[in-house]
Parts: sequence; C-alpha cells; structure tokens
Amino acid sequence: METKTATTIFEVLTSETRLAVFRLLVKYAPDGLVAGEIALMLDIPKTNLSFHLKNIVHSGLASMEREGRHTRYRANIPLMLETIAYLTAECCTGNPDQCRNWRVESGVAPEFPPTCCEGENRNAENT
Amino acid sequence: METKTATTIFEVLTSETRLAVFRLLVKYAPDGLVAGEIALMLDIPKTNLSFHLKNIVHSGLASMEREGRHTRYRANIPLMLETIAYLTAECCTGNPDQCRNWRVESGVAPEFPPTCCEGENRNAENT
DNA sequence: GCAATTATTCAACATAAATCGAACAATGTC
DNA sequence: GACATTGTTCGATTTATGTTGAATAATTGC
Repeated sequence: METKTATTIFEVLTSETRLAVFRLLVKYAPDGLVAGEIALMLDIPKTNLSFHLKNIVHSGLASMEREGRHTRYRANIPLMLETIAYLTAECCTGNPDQCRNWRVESGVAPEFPPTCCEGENRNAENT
Repeated sequence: METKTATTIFEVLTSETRLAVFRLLVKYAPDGLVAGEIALMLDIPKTNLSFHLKNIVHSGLASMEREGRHTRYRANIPLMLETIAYLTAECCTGNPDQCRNWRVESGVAPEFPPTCCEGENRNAENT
C-alpha cells in the first residue's frame, strides 16, 4: 500500500463523524445504506453528510451506487483489512523479533500471521 | 479503546511527516532517537519537528524523555497494536461471520484471532 | 409536464492545522 | 560565569477542513 493511500484512509478516520458513518456502513454490510438513512440514523445535515461521504468514497473506504433517486453506500472492508495489514507492517519495520515479543506481551494478536515480520525490511526514512 | 483516543491516533497518521517520524521511531526501537537525529534523518526544520513530535506524544504513540540536553523519543508499539485491534473490531461490528469470510477472501490475516469477532456487538450509531 | 423527493454542488463563513523565523529555556563545556 | 548546543515555545502567516443554507440536478409518481 502506498503511503499516500494510507494517509488518505487515516484522514477519513480522523473525523468522528466519518468514523461513525463508516462503522454504520460496516454494521449494515454488505447491503449498505442510502444517504438519507445515514443522515437520519446519525442526525447529520444532508449537505454535511454529502461532504463526508464524498471524502470516504474518495479514500476508497466506501463505494457509492445510484439506485433510483437514492445513492447507496457500502463499506469496502477488504481495503480496511489491507490498511490494518499496512499498519501492522509499519509497526514491525526493521524489528520483526521485537514486534513479535511486544505483541505477545501486550496480549494483542500474538498469533497474527507475521507476513509483516518475515524478511520485510523497507527503509523508514524516505525523502 | 475510546473513539476519541482512536481518532487522535489516526490524526497522527494523517500527516506524511508524522507517519515518517513514527516509522523511523519504530525502526530504531526500542532505543528510539533524539530530536536532532530525527530532524537530520528526515530533513525537517527543528521547529516544525517539535510541533509534530508534540502531536505524536500527545496521542500516546511515542514517549519522550529528557536525556541531558537532548530529548529522546520512543515509539509506543503496544499502543499501535491496540489501535490495530480496535480497527479490526470496528471492521467486524455486527458482522463477525462476514468479516471472517472477507478476511479469508482478501488473503489478509485470515488466521487473526477473532477477539473482535466473538460475541462483540457494539452499536455503531452512537449519538 | 408538473410537483414532490432525494441527494449533490456551490458559495460563504468559521475553525483548525502546518510552517517558519525569532526569541526563550535548559543543559553541558571550558 | 560566559558561551555553545539542543530543543521548545511564541507569534504571524499560509493553507486546509468543516459547516451551513440556498440553488441545482436527477428521479419518481401522478
């Protein structure tokens, strides 16, 4: 995953409103919801919601599809999983062994397959 | 993890500069680096780096410690792992079975222990 | 075709974040 | 104690983001 892609996705998650929208779309996956339903459920003005939805779709974290006069939005869960994998890889950069230990110690996903920890060794200081 | 905590962490990752700093700290974990070294390695003006470091430390993703006239920064990797766990849980909210399928299909961490997928069912539409 | 519905775009304003140079505080060296 | 070193804070500027109401586009039902 490109750094630029990753930061764009994180930007989506930065806003509590957008995070709430995404969580809602995940909850209603795979059917998704139309804009009006989201606005109603989260009590957000339509114009504001449109702004945020555009943002989310642009990042790739959701897809949009016209459906009559409605617009249906669906969460892109595989992309979120890729993001998680990216983040995990970043955490292990150059420190596969330590990372494994940390994960065991912190009790967080110690069995998580170390795709990020096997041989990868990207340079962290890009210019 | 609190939603507020999570968004604060994502905010850190939003900036390519901060992401680069964090990656560097991970690479040099667990010893970390002092501010000057980071500024040199990433070619960032000191004032600007201070601004971003403050931001990172505030989120909890790094710790700072005075060391003579230097300030040493260290990545908080367990917190990042918690964040990853949070994100995974968000992805599964209300859809544990689908999530498992998606993960298998996308080839992303299919064996990841489903702590997020077992019985958890938080409501996504908070007010 | 006309009115109602649904959602987006636009323009204006408000708020927040990033960047930089200069001034400041703290520490170590002689 | 005076001076160099290291980092942070401050203030000003620039840039980006969030929010809102009014106008617009697209679609449905009569």
